Amino acid sequence: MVRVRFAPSPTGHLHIGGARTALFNWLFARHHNGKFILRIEDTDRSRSTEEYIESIIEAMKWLGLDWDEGPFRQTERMETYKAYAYKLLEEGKAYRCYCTPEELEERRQQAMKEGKPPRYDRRCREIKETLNKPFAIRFKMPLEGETVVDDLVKGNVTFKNSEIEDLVILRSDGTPTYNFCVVVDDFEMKITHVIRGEDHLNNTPKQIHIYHALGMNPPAFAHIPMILGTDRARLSKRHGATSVLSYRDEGYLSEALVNFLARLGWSYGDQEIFTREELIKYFNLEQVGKANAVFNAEKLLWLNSEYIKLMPEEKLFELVTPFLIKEGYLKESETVDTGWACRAIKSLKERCRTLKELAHAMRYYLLDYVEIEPKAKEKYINAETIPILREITEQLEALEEFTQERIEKIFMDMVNEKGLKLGQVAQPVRVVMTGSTVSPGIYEVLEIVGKEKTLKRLRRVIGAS
RNA sequence: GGUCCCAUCGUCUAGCCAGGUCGAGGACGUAGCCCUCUCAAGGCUAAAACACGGGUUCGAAUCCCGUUGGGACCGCCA
Repeated sequence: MVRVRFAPSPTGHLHIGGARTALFNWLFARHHNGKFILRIEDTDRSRSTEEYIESIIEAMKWLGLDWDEGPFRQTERMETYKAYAYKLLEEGKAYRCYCTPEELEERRQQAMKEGKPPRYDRRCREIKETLNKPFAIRFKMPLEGETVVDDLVKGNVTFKNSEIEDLVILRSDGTPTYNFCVVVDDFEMKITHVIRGEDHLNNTPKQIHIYHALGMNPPAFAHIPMILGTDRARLSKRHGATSVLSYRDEGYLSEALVNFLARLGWSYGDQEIFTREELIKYFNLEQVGKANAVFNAEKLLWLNSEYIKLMPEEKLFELVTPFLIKEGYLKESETVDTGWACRAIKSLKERCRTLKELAHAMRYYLLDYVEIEPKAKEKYINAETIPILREITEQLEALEEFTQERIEKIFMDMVNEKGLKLGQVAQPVRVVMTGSTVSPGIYEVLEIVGKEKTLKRLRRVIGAS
């Protein structure tokens, strides 16, 4: 039985990199009919917050990454780690270190200055007696030999044991450190595959030794490449929006984000668009690449637009409503006819890349009047076009059946009678109706806006001139 | 600085493990054309890459070595 976990630390919102790690784990679990466990690594009490835990959970839910066990919290398991740490101490596999953090920091700076590796010098390792001073517990790494990490993505990676430092496993305040907790937790939670970012690859030999010292078998490891920003540095806040929830708030669909994230570092031939079922069916570690990937925001936007095109109008209406309210195009108490809203959305969906864009475009269907862009106004609403607009207004006023077909006939008749080009009529009307020179087909727009609002807007323009 | 990882179009990538079918395929983006009431969508076309140098081999994007370049880690953070 495959058991994997996603173990974020609640020191920030769930970001793009973390989300992809979570997704790969989730996909791997679902593909193998295994279990996906959520574990909150909150041993850093000073930086972890409840707010971030909630935010991470919200993001996971939004992405549809459901977990089978947890969320477990390391802070609830402090006594367990402590017991294991003291077990190692008693067995002579770890030792008390009386160096203070200040001293260590000083030595580290000194070493850096001298160009030496800034590693702990193991000075407390040989102290036999127990001193009456505050201490941290350090793990005794083997001094010689090699450790091989058999990584499912990277292959065999070999480390010299002499390069691995005696890491602190229990702080002087009695709290355990990350590298120790993961080992204990992954063992106790019976994790079979640890799939995590490549930034943890260098930690792996340390963890392997801890497993062995504790008499445990290490799980399989898979280190997936990093996600980089456009400047090729690891993706961070500097690169703009990196939190998953900010993509939700910007009008991205979770399906699109999931699809995008899946293709960052993993591929299935030439296929770009996958349903969630396909992702589960095809996902494997063999097809995960080794090279880091740059986050390509343009491609995400394209994928999002593809998903918007594929999504039924009813569903889009449901998703776009909060944006409509937020933008003030719709009052919270206001109800709109769903059939009508769907027609409106259908006319716009292939022109919008995000829900936010869709909401914005819908303003000219919902509002009574729209603001007209100055440039468009100057070009299309002037002495030349006013007579045309007046004429079309009269024609439309007389129209009983306010449908696309009838509206089109009015436009065409007028164009034919006056020897005009369609654009000479359509563009001014478009500008009056939508405030811009860009919109869906003008007959469709008029029908959806409806006779009443159409005439209102036209009259205001021709009257004002 | 040390250790570790990585290297195909600007970007995501297929191909690499089992060398020949690769004069390197797809996608995003870019440019042009078609369609057209505008903008999209759609269709067609184009420019665009095997980092470099050595081997091995009849033959290398694919295997080996080196160089260069990029990334990560080196905490009583996770």
